[in-house]
Amino acid sequence: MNKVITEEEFLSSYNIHEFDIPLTSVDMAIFTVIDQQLKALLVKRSQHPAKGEWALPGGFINIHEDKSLDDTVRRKLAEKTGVDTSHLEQVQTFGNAMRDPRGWSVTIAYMALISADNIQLIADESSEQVEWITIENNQHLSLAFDHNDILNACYKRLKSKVQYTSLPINLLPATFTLTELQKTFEIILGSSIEKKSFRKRLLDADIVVETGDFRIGSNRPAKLYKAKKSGKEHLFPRSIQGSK
Amino acid sequence: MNKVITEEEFLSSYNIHEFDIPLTSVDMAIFTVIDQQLKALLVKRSQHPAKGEWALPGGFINIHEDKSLDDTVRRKLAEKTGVDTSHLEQVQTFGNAMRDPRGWSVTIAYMALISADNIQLIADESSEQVEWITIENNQHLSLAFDHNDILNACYKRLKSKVQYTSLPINLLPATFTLTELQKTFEIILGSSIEKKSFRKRLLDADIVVETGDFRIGSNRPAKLYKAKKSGKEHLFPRSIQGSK
DNA sequence: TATCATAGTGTCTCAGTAACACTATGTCAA
DNA sequence: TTGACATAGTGTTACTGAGACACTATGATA
Repeated sequence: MNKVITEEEFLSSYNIHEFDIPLTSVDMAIFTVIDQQLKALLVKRSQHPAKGEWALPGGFINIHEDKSLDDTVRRKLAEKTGVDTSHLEQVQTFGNAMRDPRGWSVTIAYMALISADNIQLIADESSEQVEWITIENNQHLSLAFDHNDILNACYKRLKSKVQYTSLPINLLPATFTLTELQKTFEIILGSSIEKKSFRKRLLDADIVVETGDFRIGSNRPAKLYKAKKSGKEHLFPRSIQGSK
Repeated sequence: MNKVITEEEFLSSYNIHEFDIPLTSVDMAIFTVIDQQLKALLVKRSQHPAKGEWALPGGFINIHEDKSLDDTVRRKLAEKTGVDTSHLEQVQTFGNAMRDPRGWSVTIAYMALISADNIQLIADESSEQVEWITIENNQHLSLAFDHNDILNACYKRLKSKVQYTSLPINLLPATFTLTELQKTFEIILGSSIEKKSFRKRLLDADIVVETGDFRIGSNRPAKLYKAKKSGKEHLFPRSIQGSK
C-alpha cells in the first residue's frame, strides 16, 4: 500500500546530494575588435583539470550568490574584464559524458560583445593568464575540454548575426564612424560590403544617430555616430552578403 | 607550502556529491498539427513536485544511460510518443534559484516537430495523462514550474523559423499537398500567405519532390509531394511576411 | 593651389516577394 | 450529359531592398 505524501513532505526529504547528476557550468566567448581584428578572450587555467591549458572563461554556478544563469555569466564577465554591461546572449548548451574528466557535465555557452576601449584584463586564482586571441576562419586552436567546439558555435552565431542584425554594433566604442562600423562588419563577415548598400541599410533602419562631432584625420572628416539605445536588436529585411 | 598534485590525483579525490550544484534537467515542447491546429504535448504530473499539474514532458539526465543531452531528449520523446526520428532543436536553457521548489535548477529546453499520423501517446509512471493541447497566440496556460515561459520560447522559435526556413515541413505527414503545407505555415505564422509566392518560393528552393500520386477530393486532385531528405533545413533568401 | 585620400551620394540593375486575375480539372447534382 | 462548383495551379506586373559603380565633397598636406 502506497503512502500518499504531500509536496512539503516530499521536499523536506529531498536531498540533491543523493543523486547522480551532471556538473553544470557556464562558459563564454567574449568578443571584441582590436586593431581591425576580431578577438576572443582566453584564459590559461591555473587549476585542475586541464591545468595549464587555454580555455574560455567560465565556471560553476554559485547557487548561493547567483540568482540566475545570467547572474553567473555577468559575474564571470566582470571578474575577467571589469565590464558590467554589454550584449550578452545565450548560444548553446553542451552536455555529454565525455567533455569533462570529472564526469557527465553540462555547460551553457554564452557570447558577450564588448567594446575594447578601457578594458583592463584581470587574472585571478583560476587563471594565471588572460589574453585576447585573434579569431579567424578555419583556424585550429587547442583549447581545453570541448572549448574549441563552443568557441566555434559562438563564432558561427556571431557571423550569422552580422548578416541580418545590427548587433555587432556592440563591439565598437560608444561613438564611431560609419566606415569604422562597416569595417567591423566586414571583419566578422569575412568579405567586403558595398559602401552605399551598407550605409543605406543602416541609416534606413534608424538605429544610429549623429553625435554632431567628427573624426578628424588626414582627409575629409567623418561624421561620428552613436547607437540609438532602443534596446532591441534591429532585424534587416534581407541578409547582407558581401562579395569582393 | 602548497603541494603540487597531478590531474590524476585531483580527479581521484574529486567527489561531485560534496558540492552545492544545481539540478539539471531537460524539457521539451513537442509540436504537431492536428485538425488544422498547432498542438503541443502536455503531461499531467503524477509525482511531486507540482503533482497533478500540467507540464511539458521532460526529466532528468540519466548519466548512466545517456551519452549526451540529445540522447536524453530522444529518450524522453520516445517514452511519450514512440517517435524516434523527428526534427529536434535545442531552444534555450533556463536556470535560476526559483523555478523549482527543490532548489537552484537548470533545464535545457528543446522543441521537437513531429508528424501526427500514427502517434500513440503513452502515459507512464511519471505522467498520468498525456494530451495534445492547442497552441494559440497570447493564450494563458497554467503550467507547472516555468513551463509557460519555456513553451512560449519554443513557440516563438517555431514562429520565427516559419518565416525563413522550410523547417515546419516536419510537422506534416510523409506526403502532403502544397495547399496543406501552406495551411500549416499559415497556422504557425498566424496570417495568410499569397499562394503564388509561397509555391514559387518553395519550388525554387528544390526541397520537395512530387510523389506522382494525387490527393483526391471533391474537386481538382492535388499533386502529392514529399520532402527531399537533404537533411539540411533550407534558408530562404528573404523572409515571408503574410498579410491578409 | 593642386593633389591625395577618404567621406559620402545618385542612379541603375537585379532578385525575390506581393498582388491579383487568370486558367485547369476534378466531383456532383440536375 | 452537362454545367455549376470548388479547389489546384499559372502568368504577369509591381514593389522593395541589396549590389554595382561612377560620381561628387571636403579636409590635410606639400
